[in-house]
Amino acid sequence: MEHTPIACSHHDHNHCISDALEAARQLCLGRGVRLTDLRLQVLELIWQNHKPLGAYTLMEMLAKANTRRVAPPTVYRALDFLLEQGLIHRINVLNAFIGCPSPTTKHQSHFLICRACGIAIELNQPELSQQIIGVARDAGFAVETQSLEVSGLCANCAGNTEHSEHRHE
Amino acid sequence: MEHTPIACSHHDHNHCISDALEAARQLCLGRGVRLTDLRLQVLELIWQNHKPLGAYTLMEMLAKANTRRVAPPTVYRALDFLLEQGLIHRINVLNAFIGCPSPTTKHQSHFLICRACGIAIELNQPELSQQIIGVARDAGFAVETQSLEVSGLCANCAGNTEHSEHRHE
DNA sequence: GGCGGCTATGTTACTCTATAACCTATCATC
DNA sequence: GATGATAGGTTATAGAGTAACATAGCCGCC
Repeated sequence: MEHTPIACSHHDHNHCISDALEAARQLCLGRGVRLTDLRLQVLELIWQNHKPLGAYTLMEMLAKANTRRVAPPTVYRALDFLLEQGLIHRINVLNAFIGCPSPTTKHQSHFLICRACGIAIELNQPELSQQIIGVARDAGFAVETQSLEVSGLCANCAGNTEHSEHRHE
Repeated sequence: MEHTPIACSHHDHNHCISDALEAARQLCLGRGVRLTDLRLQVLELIWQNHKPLGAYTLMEMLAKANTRRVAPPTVYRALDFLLEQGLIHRINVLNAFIGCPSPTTKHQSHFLICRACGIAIELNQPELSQQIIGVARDAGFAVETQSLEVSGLCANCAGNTEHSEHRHE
């Protein structure tokens, strides 16, 4: 267990999940939107995994967790809600979703994605956002959303380069 | 016409297509890889459009162009080849493909994508690439590929803001 | 309290995107 | 012209996402 990815290392995961869920509850309360059972459960599953999760994987997990068996539209609606509220991000390159650790502050979607262990590390780099906006403005382009998805090897997996490389030739 | 997006402004489109195709031929020749009829035709269709093009749209265009009717795997294999050679880029947020104007120089995939007219403008900002690599390194992350997809309004469409906004509200 | 409207979820069916697996044709070289 | 390698054809299916319509729960209000 010593090769746990950064974002997952040295933290009480249960605590981090319950924090995220509590923050979500407060945020929805404050905004007057309804964090229903289903939406909360989807958010919880996403946080439990701590890795980008596809909509269909999520469906299976829901089916296992309860006896509740949900169809695609149900999951996608929950995901849409969570996206709108900024509680999760979508990773386009993976067609997957991951929890946002700071849903209250408006920010862009910038991720480091490890091809070996699958973890997605969210960056918090306002200067980078600004630089991108600046580059766009030079081209006369008005930015609305940014999606930066950097693929490679995380610190842990890069540490085991030989093995990783062999596993993923 | 002064608000024409960079990538499309003031250029002889036929010339720009034939240039791209000729460059592709040379590049493949130099690398000893085969730019077959099919691959060339796919690349040509992509360049003719000058906007990100989905694989299935491409299939229809192929069916119309010739009597040749191809199945999905055929198109995807051609696209995979073109991607490997750096002749096209994939726009994840659109599930679509677009020609690369500078396939010979290794570079990352950075795009401005207009939600109104659908154009995708490729950025050429090595400093931005470097900054991203730096940020990643600070997190112990070894970058392999970058995908930056910025959505918003291009100069042209932003110029018609009132109309665009109404159309897309 | 029951009516009416609103929001959330359930259900069915379908579209779009992508790949697996296997088979055939073409090319390249000896 | 046999042989191996690469490219393309074919069938079927997996994976991702949405349209359209039905139902259920919630809220306010007269």
